[in-house]
Amino acid sequence: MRERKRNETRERIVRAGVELFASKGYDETTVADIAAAADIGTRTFFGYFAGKDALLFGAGSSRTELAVRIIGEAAPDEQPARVLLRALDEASTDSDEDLVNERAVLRLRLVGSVPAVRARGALAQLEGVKAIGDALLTRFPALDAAQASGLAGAFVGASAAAVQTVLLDATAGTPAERAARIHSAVAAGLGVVE
Amino acid sequence: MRERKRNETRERIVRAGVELFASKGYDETTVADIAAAADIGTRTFFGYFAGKDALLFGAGSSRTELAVRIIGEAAPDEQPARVLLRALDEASTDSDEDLVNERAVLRLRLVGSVPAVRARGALAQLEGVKAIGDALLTRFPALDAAQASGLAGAFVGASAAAVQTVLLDATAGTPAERAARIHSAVAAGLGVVE
DNA sequence: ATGCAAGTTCGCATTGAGTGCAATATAGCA
DNA sequence: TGCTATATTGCACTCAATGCGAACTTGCAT
Repeated sequence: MRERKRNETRERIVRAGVELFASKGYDETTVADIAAAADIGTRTFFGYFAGKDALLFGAGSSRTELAVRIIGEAAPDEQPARVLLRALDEASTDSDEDLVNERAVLRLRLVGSVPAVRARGALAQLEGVKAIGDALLTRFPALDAAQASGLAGAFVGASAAAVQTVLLDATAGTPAERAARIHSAVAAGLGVVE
Repeated sequence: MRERKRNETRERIVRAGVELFASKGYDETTVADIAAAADIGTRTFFGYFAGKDALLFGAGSSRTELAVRIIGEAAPDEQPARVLLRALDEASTDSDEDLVNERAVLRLRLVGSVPAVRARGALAQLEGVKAIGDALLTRFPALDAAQASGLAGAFVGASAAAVQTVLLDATAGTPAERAARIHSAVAAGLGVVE
Protein backbone atom coordinates (compact mmCIF):
# COMPACT_ATOMS: atom_id res chain seq x y z
CA MET A 1 0.00 0.00 0.00
CA ARG A 2 2.88 2.27 0.83
CA GLU A 3 4.30 1.50 -2.55
CA ARG A 4 1.05 2.23 -4.34
CA LYS A 5 0.84 5.62 -2.73
CA ARG A 6 4.40 6.31 -3.68
CA ASN A 7 3.74 5.44 -7.32
CA GLU A 8 0.71 7.66 -7.35
CA THR A 9 2.68 10.57 -6.00
CA ARG A 10 5.40 9.93 -8.51
CA GLU A 11 2.95 9.95 -11.37
CA ARG A 12 1.36 13.10 -10.02
CA ILE A 13 4.72 14.83 -10.02
CA VAL A 14 5.42 13.80 -13.58
CA ARG A 15 2.04 15.01 -14.75
CA ALA A 16 2.45 18.31 -12.97
CA GLY A 17 5.94 18.78 -14.37
CA VAL A 18 4.99 17.94 -17.95
CA GLU A 19 1.99 20.20 -17.71
CA LEU A 20 4.05 23.11 -16.44
CA PHE A 21 6.91 22.60 -18.85
CA ALA A 22 4.44 22.60 -21.71
CA SER A 23 2.62 25.72 -20.59
CA LYS A 24 5.29 27.92 -18.99
CA GLY A 25 8.44 26.54 -20.52
CA TYR A 26 11.24 24.57 -18.93
CA ASP A 27 13.48 27.29 -17.56
CA GLU A 28 10.53 29.29 -16.31
CA THR A 29 9.28 26.36 -14.25
CA THR A 30 10.89 25.97 -10.84
CA VAL A 31 10.99 22.83 -8.79
CA ALA A 32 8.88 24.68 -6.23
CA ASP A 33 6.23 25.25 -8.90
CA ILE A 34 6.09 21.57 -9.73
CA ALA A 35 5.99 20.54 -6.10
CA ALA A 36 3.16 22.96 -5.40
CA ALA A 37 1.20 21.70 -8.39
CA ALA A 38 1.71 18.13 -7.23
CA ASP A 39 0.68 19.00 -3.68
CA ILE A 40 3.93 18.08 -2.03
CA GLY A 41 6.67 20.03 -0.32
CA THR A 42 9.56 21.23 -2.38
CA ARG A 43 11.88 19.15 -0.29
CA THR A 44 9.91 16.01 -1.02
CA PHE A 45 10.37 16.41 -4.76
CA PHE A 46 14.00 15.46 -4.43
CA GLY A 47 13.01 12.25 -2.73
CA TYR A 48 11.43 11.19 -5.99
CA PHE A 49 13.65 12.72 -8.63
CA ALA A 50 17.19 13.96 -8.67
CA GLY A 51 16.16 17.12 -10.46
CA LYS A 52 13.84 18.77 -12.95
CA ASP A 53 15.43 16.95 -15.84
CA ALA A 54 15.19 13.49 -14.27
CA LEU A 55 11.44 13.91 -14.28
CA LEU A 56 11.40 13.79 -18.07
CA PHE A 57 13.41 10.59 -18.27
CA GLY A 58 12.25 8.95 -15.09
CA ALA A 59 10.10 6.30 -16.70
CA GLY A 60 13.31 4.47 -17.52
CA SER A 61 14.11 3.45 -21.04
CA SER A 62 11.65 0.63 -21.44
CA ARG A 63 12.64 0.39 -25.07
CA THR A 64 16.20 -0.35 -24.06
CA GLU A 65 15.06 -3.00 -21.62
CA LEU A 66 12.94 -4.55 -24.32
CA ALA A 67 15.86 -4.67 -26.71
CA VAL A 68 18.10 -6.20 -24.09
CA ARG A 69 15.54 -8.90 -23.37
CA ILE A 70 15.06 -9.76 -27.02
CA ILE A 71 18.79 -9.94 -27.56
CA GLY A 72 19.07 -12.26 -24.58
CA GLU A 73 16.45 -14.57 -26.05
CA ALA A 74 17.81 -14.59 -29.58
CA ALA A 75 18.99 -17.73 -31.31
CA PRO A 76 22.78 -17.87 -31.24
CA ASP A 77 23.05 -18.29 -34.99
CA GLU A 78 20.87 -15.32 -35.84
CA GLN A 79 22.47 -12.24 -37.37
CA PRO A 80 22.95 -9.67 -34.59
CA ALA A 81 21.73 -6.84 -36.79
CA ARG A 82 18.54 -8.75 -37.55
CA VAL A 83 17.91 -9.31 -33.88
CA LEU A 84 18.16 -5.58 -33.36
CA LEU A 85 15.65 -4.95 -36.11
CA ARG A 86 13.26 -7.40 -34.48
CA ALA A 87 13.65 -5.52 -31.22
CA LEU A 88 12.87 -2.31 -33.06
CA ASP A 89 9.70 -3.80 -34.52
CA GLU A 90 8.55 -4.98 -31.12
CA ALA A 91 9.18 -1.55 -29.67
CA SER A 92 7.27 0.08 -32.50
CA THR A 93 4.18 -2.04 -32.05
CA ASP A 94 4.35 -2.86 -28.38
CA SER A 95 4.82 0.55 -26.86
CA ASP A 96 2.92 2.53 -29.44
CA GLU A 97 1.50 4.49 -26.58
CA ASP A 98 4.99 5.53 -25.69
CA LEU A 99 6.01 6.51 -29.19
CA VAL A 100 2.95 8.61 -29.80
CA ASN A 101 2.96 9.76 -26.23
CA GLU A 102 2.59 13.47 -25.81
CA ARG A 103 5.15 13.19 -23.07
CA ALA A 104 7.67 11.80 -25.53
CA VAL A 105 6.94 14.61 -27.95
CA LEU A 106 7.43 17.20 -25.25
CA ARG A 107 10.64 15.54 -24.19
CA LEU A 108 11.88 15.60 -27.74
CA ARG A 109 11.01 19.25 -28.13
CA LEU A 110 12.81 20.13 -24.91
CA VAL A 111 15.80 18.05 -25.93
CA GLY A 112 15.95 20.23 -28.98
CA SER A 113 15.66 23.53 -27.18
CA VAL A 114 17.08 23.24 -23.64
CA PRO A 115 20.79 22.45 -23.32
CA ALA A 116 20.44 20.79 -19.92
CA VAL A 117 17.73 18.48 -21.21
CA ARG A 118 19.73 17.74 -24.32
CA ALA A 119 22.68 16.67 -22.21
CA ARG A 120 20.43 14.45 -20.16
CA GLY A 121 18.97 12.91 -23.29
CA ALA A 122 22.41 12.28 -24.68
CA LEU A 123 23.32 10.54 -21.45
CA ALA A 124 20.25 8.34 -21.61
CA GLN A 125 21.02 7.46 -25.18
CA LEU A 126 24.60 6.51 -24.47
CA GLU A 127 23.49 4.39 -21.57
CA GLY A 128 21.14 2.64 -23.93
CA VAL A 129 24.01 2.03 -26.31
CA LYS A 130 26.10 0.58 -23.54
CA ALA A 131 23.34 -1.71 -22.29
CA ILE A 132 22.58 -3.00 -25.78
CA GLY A 133 26.24 -3.39 -26.60
CA ASP A 134 26.79 -5.44 -23.46
CA ALA A 135 23.76 -7.59 -24.22
CA LEU A 136 25.04 -8.23 -27.74
CA LEU A 137 28.44 -9.16 -26.44
CA THR A 138 26.95 -11.59 -23.96
CA ARG A 139 24.67 -13.27 -26.46
CA PHE A 140 27.11 -13.32 -29.37
CA PRO A 141 30.53 -14.06 -27.89
CA ALA A 142 32.02 -14.20 -31.36
CA LEU A 143 31.66 -10.44 -31.56
CA ASP A 144 34.52 -8.16 -30.71
CA ALA A 145 33.72 -5.63 -27.96
CA ALA A 146 34.08 -2.77 -30.41
CA GLN A 147 31.91 -4.53 -32.96
CA ALA A 148 29.20 -4.84 -30.37
CA SER A 149 29.51 -1.18 -29.34
CA GLY A 150 29.55 -0.09 -32.96
CA LEU A 151 26.47 -2.08 -33.81
CA ALA A 152 24.66 -0.82 -30.76
CA GLY A 153 25.71 2.74 -31.51
CA ALA A 154 24.51 2.52 -35.07
CA PHE A 155 21.24 0.95 -34.01
CA VAL A 156 20.42 3.42 -31.27
CA GLY A 157 21.67 6.39 -33.24
CA ALA A 158 19.67 5.50 -36.32
CA SER A 159 16.59 4.71 -34.25
CA ALA A 160 16.78 7.95 -32.34
CA ALA A 161 17.15 9.96 -35.52
CA ALA A 162 14.27 8.12 -37.15
CA VAL A 163 12.02 8.45 -34.13
CA GLN A 164 12.80 12.13 -33.91
CA THR A 165 11.93 12.67 -37.54
CA VAL A 166 8.71 10.73 -37.27
CA LEU A 167 7.60 12.25 -33.99
CA LEU A 168 8.24 15.83 -34.95
CA ASP A 169 7.02 15.57 -38.51
CA ALA A 170 3.35 16.46 -38.63
CA THR A 171 2.71 14.69 -41.90
CA ALA A 172 3.72 11.38 -40.47
CA GLY A 173 0.96 9.02 -41.62
CA THR A 174 -0.47 6.09 -39.71
CA PRO A 175 1.43 4.42 -36.88
CA ALA A 176 2.05 1.38 -39.04
CA GLU A 177 3.50 3.49 -41.83
CA ARG A 178 5.68 5.33 -39.37
CA ALA A 179 6.92 2.06 -37.92
CA ALA A 180 7.69 0.78 -41.40
CA ARG A 181 9.60 3.93 -42.26
CA ILE A 182 11.62 3.72 -39.09
CA HIS A 183 12.35 0.07 -39.72
CA SER A 184 13.58 0.54 -43.25
CA ALA A 185 15.66 3.56 -42.30
CA VAL A 186 17.39 1.71 -39.49
CA ALA A 187 17.85 -1.40 -41.60
CA ALA A 188 19.54 0.71 -44.23
CA GLY A 189 21.69 2.32 -41.58
CA LEU A 190 22.85 -1.04 -40.33
CA GLY A 191 23.54 -2.26 -43.83
CA VAL A 192 21.04 -5.10 -43.61
CA VAL A 193 19.74 -6.18 -46.99
CA GLU A 194 16.16 -7.37 -46.99
CA MET B 1 46.58 41.93 -28.36
CA ARG B 2 43.22 41.94 -26.66
CA GLU B 3 42.61 38.53 -28.13
CA ARG B 4 45.97 37.21 -27.03
CA LYS B 5 45.32 38.28 -23.48
CA ARG B 6 41.94 36.64 -23.61
CA ASN B 7 43.42 33.37 -24.79
CA GLU B 8 46.01 33.50 -22.06
CA THR B 9 43.36 34.02 -19.43
CA ARG B 10 41.31 31.22 -20.90
CA GLU B 11 44.21 28.84 -20.76
CA ARG B 12 45.00 29.94 -17.21
CA ILE B 13 41.44 29.10 -16.18
CA VAL B 14 41.61 25.67 -17.76
CA ARG B 15 44.91 24.92 -16.09
CA ALA B 16 43.65 26.06 -12.73
CA GLY B 17 40.47 24.03 -13.10
CA VAL B 18 42.20 20.85 -14.20
CA GLU B 19 44.70 21.22 -11.39
CA LEU B 20 41.99 21.66 -8.78
CA PHE B 21 39.78 18.90 -10.14
CA ALA B 22 42.70 16.51 -10.02
CA SER B 23 43.76 17.42 -6.51
CA LYS B 24 40.52 18.20 -4.66
CA GLY B 25 37.97 16.40 -6.78
CA TYR B 26 35.28 17.81 -9.05
CA ASP B 27 32.42 18.32 -6.63
CA GLU B 28 34.70 19.74 -3.99
CA THR B 29 35.98 22.41 -6.34
CA THR B 30 33.84 25.53 -6.62
CA VAL B 31 33.88 28.02 -9.42
CA ALA B 32 35.09 30.57 -6.91
CA ASP B 33 38.09 28.32 -6.18
CA ILE B 34 38.97 28.12 -9.85
CA ALA B 35 38.53 31.84 -10.37
CA ALA B 36 40.75 32.62 -7.38
CA ALA B 37 43.43 30.23 -8.63
CA ALA B 38 43.28 31.85 -12.05
CA ASP B 39 43.45 35.35 -10.56
CA ILE B 40 40.13 36.55 -11.87
CA GLY B 41 36.84 37.48 -10.29
CA THR B 42 34.26 34.77 -9.90
CA ARG B 43 31.92 36.70 -12.12
CA THR B 44 34.49 36.83 -14.88
CA PHE B 45 34.72 33.07 -15.04
CA PHE B 46 31.29 32.93 -16.62
CA GLY B 47 32.44 35.25 -19.33
CA TYR B 48 34.79 32.52 -20.46
CA PHE B 49 32.89 29.31 -19.72
CA ALA B 50 29.26 28.51 -19.18
CA GLY B 51 30.11 26.40 -16.14
CA LYS B 52 32.54 24.11 -14.42
CA ASP B 53 31.87 21.32 -16.87
CA ALA B 54 32.35 23.45 -19.98
CA LEU B 55 35.91 23.99 -18.89
CA LEU B 56 36.70 20.31 -19.48
CA PHE B 57 35.32 20.24 -23.00
CA GLY B 58 36.14 23.75 -24.05
CA ALA B 59 38.99 22.86 -26.39
CA GLY B 60 36.43 21.61 -28.90
CA SER B 61 36.56 18.15 -30.38
CA SER B 62 39.45 18.49 -32.75
CA ARG B 63 38.99 14.86 -33.74
CA THR B 64 35.50 15.62 -34.96
CA GLU B 65 36.74 18.57 -36.94
CA LEU B 66 39.41 16.37 -38.48
CA ALA B 67 36.84 13.80 -39.50
CA VAL B 68 34.56 16.43 -40.98
CA ARG B 69 37.43 17.86 -42.99
CA ILE B 70 38.47 14.48 -44.33
CA ILE B 71 34.91 13.66 -45.28
CA GLY B 72 34.62 16.97 -47.08
CA GLU B 73 37.75 16.22 -49.09
CA ALA B 74 36.84 12.65 -49.96
CA ALA B 75 36.40 11.44 -53.51
CA PRO B 76 32.70 11.22 -54.31
CA ASP B 77 32.98 7.58 -55.41
CA GLU B 78 34.74 6.38 -52.30
CA GLN B 79 32.86 4.18 -49.87
CA PRO B 80 31.65 6.40 -47.00
CA ALA B 81 32.63 3.81 -44.41
CA ARG B 82 36.14 3.70 -45.82
CA VAL B 83 36.44 7.45 -45.59
CA LEU B 84 35.54 7.24 -41.93
CA LEU B 85 38.17 4.60 -41.39
CA ARG B 86 40.73 6.86 -43.02
CA ALA B 87 39.71 9.65 -40.68
CA LEU B 88 40.12 7.27 -37.79
CA ASP B 89 43.62 6.34 -38.91
CA GLU B 90 44.59 9.98 -39.22
CA ALA B 91 43.26 10.71 -35.76
CA SER B 92 45.11 7.74 -34.32
CA THR B 93 48.47 8.86 -35.66
CA ASP B 94 48.06 12.59 -35.95
CA SER B 95 46.75 13.65 -32.58
CA ASP B 96 48.68 11.22 -30.44
CA GLU B 97 49.48 14.10 -28.14
CA ASP B 98 45.81 14.60 -27.56
CA LEU B 99 45.18 10.94 -26.91
CA VAL B 100 47.87 10.69 -24.29
CA ASN B 101 47.03 14.08 -22.89
CA GLU B 102 46.73 14.12 -19.13
CA ARG B 103 43.81 16.45 -19.55
CA ALA B 104 42.02 13.87 -21.69
CA VAL B 105 42.69 11.20 -19.10
CA LEU B 106 41.31 13.36 -16.33
CA ARG B 107 38.28 14.16 -18.42
CA LEU B 108 37.72 10.48 -19.04
CA ARG B 109 38.04 9.67 -15.37
CA LEU B 110 35.59 12.40 -14.43
CA VAL B 111 33.21 11.25 -17.15
CA GLY B 112 33.26 7.91 -15.43
CA SER B 113 32.70 9.19 -11.93
CA VAL B 114 30.72 12.45 -12.03
CA PRO B 115 27.19 12.29 -13.45
CA ALA B 116 27.16 15.91 -14.57
CA VAL B 117 30.41 15.45 -16.48
CA ARG B 118 29.17 12.23 -17.98
CA ALA B 119 26.09 13.99 -19.31
CA ARG B 120 28.26 16.67 -20.79
CA GLY B 121 30.50 14.08 -22.42
CA ALA B 122 27.50 12.31 -23.85
CA LEU B 123 26.34 15.59 -25.30
CA ALA B 124 29.69 16.24 -26.89
CA GLN B 125 29.69 12.79 -28.38
CA LEU B 126 26.23 13.14 -29.87
CA GLU B 127 27.18 16.49 -31.31
CA GLY B 128 30.12 14.77 -32.92
CA VAL B 129 27.78 12.19 -34.38
CA LYS B 130 25.55 14.90 -35.77
CA ALA B 131 28.42 16.84 -37.29
CA ILE B 132 29.86 13.74 -38.94
CA GLY B 133 26.46 12.59 -40.09
CA ASP B 134 25.78 15.94 -41.69
CA ALA B 135 29.18 15.95 -43.35
CA LEU B 136 28.53 12.48 -44.77
CA LEU B 137 25.16 13.53 -46.06
CA THR B 138 26.63 16.58 -47.74
CA ARG B 139 29.47 14.73 -49.39
CA PHE B 140 27.51 11.62 -50.34
CA PRO B 141 24.05 12.80 -51.38
CA ALA B 142 23.11 9.27 -52.36
CA LEU B 143 22.97 8.36 -48.67
CA ASP B 144 19.71 8.27 -46.80
CA ALA B 145 19.65 10.55 -43.77
CA ALA B 146 19.22 7.54 -41.50
CA GLN B 147 22.09 5.74 -43.15
CA ALA B 148 24.32 8.73 -42.57
CA SER B 149 23.29 9.04 -38.91
CA GLY B 150 23.67 5.33 -38.38
CA LEU B 151 27.08 5.26 -39.94
CA ALA B 152 28.19 8.24 -37.91
CA GLY B 153 26.76 6.77 -34.73
CA ALA B 154 28.49 3.47 -35.24
CA PHE B 155 31.74 5.19 -36.08
CA VAL B 156 31.79 7.57 -33.15
CA GLY B 157 30.43 5.03 -30.70
CA ALA B 158 32.95 2.38 -31.59
CA SER B 159 35.77 4.90 -31.62
CA ALA B 160 34.84 6.33 -28.25
CA ALA B 161 34.66 2.90 -26.68
CA ALA B 162 38.00 1.99 -28.15
CA VAL B 163 39.67 5.22 -27.07
CA GLN B 164 38.34 4.76 -23.59
CA THR B 165 39.75 1.28 -23.43
CA VAL B 166 43.11 2.42 -24.70
CA LEU B 167 43.35 5.42 -22.39
CA LEU B 168 42.26 3.69 -19.23
CA ASP B 169 43.63 0.22 -19.83
CA ALA B 170 47.30 0.00 -18.94
CA THR B 171 47.89 -3.39 -20.59
CA ALA B 172 46.84 -2.31 -24.02
CA GLY B 173 49.89 -3.13 -26.16
CA THR B 174 51.85 -0.80 -28.41
CA PRO B 175 50.23 2.27 -29.93
CA ALA B 176 50.32 0.66 -33.36
CA GLU B 177 48.62 -2.46 -32.09
CA ARG B 178 46.02 -0.41 -30.35
CA ALA B 179 45.37 1.62 -33.46
CA ALA B 180 45.08 -1.59 -35.48
CA ARG B 181 42.64 -3.08 -33.01
CA ILE B 182 40.56 0.06 -33.02
CA HIS B 183 40.62 0.15 -36.77
CA SER B 184 39.55 -3.43 -37.29
CA ALA B 185 36.89 -3.25 -34.62
CA VAL B 186 35.36 -0.14 -36.09
CA ALA B 187 35.62 -1.58 -39.58
CA ALA B 188 33.75 -4.67 -38.47
CA GLY B 189 31.17 -2.54 -36.70
CA LEU B 190 30.59 -0.61 -39.91
CA GLY B 191 30.29 -3.79 -41.94
CA VAL B 192 33.33 -3.01 -44.08
CA VAL B 193 35.02 -6.09 -45.50
CA GLU B 194 38.77 -5.75 -45.94
C1' DA C 1 -5.31 -1.28 21.89
C1' DT C 2 -0.50 -0.09 22.58
C1' DG C 3 3.76 0.74 21.32
C1' DC C 4 7.85 0.02 18.52
C1' DA C 5 10.32 0.20 14.03
C1' DA C 6 10.70 1.92 9.57
C1' DG C 7 9.68 4.98 6.21
C1' DT C 8 7.70 9.51 4.57
C1' DT C 9 6.92 14.31 4.53
C1' DC C 10 8.51 18.74 5.01
C1' DG C 11 10.31 23.11 6.97
C1' DC C 12 14.63 25.44 7.79
C1' DA C 13 19.11 26.68 6.93
C1' DT C 14 23.01 26.46 3.97
C1' DT C 15 26.01 26.04 -0.06
C1' DG C 16 26.92 26.91 -4.63
C1' DA C 17 25.65 27.71 -9.66
C1' DG C 18 24.38 31.09 -12.65
C1' DT C 19 22.43 35.80 -14.21
C1' DG C 20 21.37 40.85 -14.56
C1' DC C 21 22.91 45.24 -13.62
C1' DA C 22 25.75 48.98 -13.06
C1' DA C 23 30.26 50.93 -12.04
C1' DT C 24 34.94 50.96 -13.21
C1' DA C 25 39.04 50.07 -15.84
C1' DT C 26 41.55 49.39 -20.01
C1' DA C 27 42.85 48.76 -24.88
C1' DG C 28 42.48 50.68 -29.60
C1' DC C 29 42.00 54.50 -32.26
C1' DA C 30 41.07 59.25 -34.11
C1' DT D 1 44.47 63.68 -25.38
C1' DG D 2 39.81 62.31 -25.54
C1' DC D 3 36.27 58.83 -27.29
C1' DT D 4 34.53 54.29 -27.90
C1' DA D 5 34.14 49.63 -27.32
C1' DT D 6 35.11 45.91 -24.62
C1' DA D 7 36.58 43.52 -20.23
C1' DT D 8 36.43 43.03 -15.41
C1' DT D 9 34.31 42.92 -11.26
C1' DG D 10 31.26 43.53 -7.15
C1' DC D 11 26.64 43.20 -5.60
C1' DA D 12 22.28 41.44 -5.23
C1' DC D 13 19.23 37.98 -6.52
C1' DT D 14 16.97 33.49 -7.96
C1' DC D 15 17.03 28.86 -7.92
C1' DA D 16 18.89 24.01 -7.52
C1' DA D 17 20.26 20.82 -4.32
C1' DT D 18 21.57 18.82 0.22
C1' DG D 19 21.78 17.97 5.36
C1' DC D 20 19.36 17.93 9.49
C1' DG D 21 15.82 17.18 12.47
C1' DA D 22 11.03 17.19 13.85
C1' DA D 23 6.34 15.60 13.09
C1' DC D 24 3.64 12.17 11.11
C1' DT D 25 2.05 7.69 9.00
C1' DT D 26 2.08 2.82 8.23
C1' DG D 27 2.87 -2.00 9.28
C1' DC D 28 3.50 -5.24 12.64
C1' DA D 29 4.18 -7.60 16.95
C1' DT D 30 3.09 -7.86 21.59
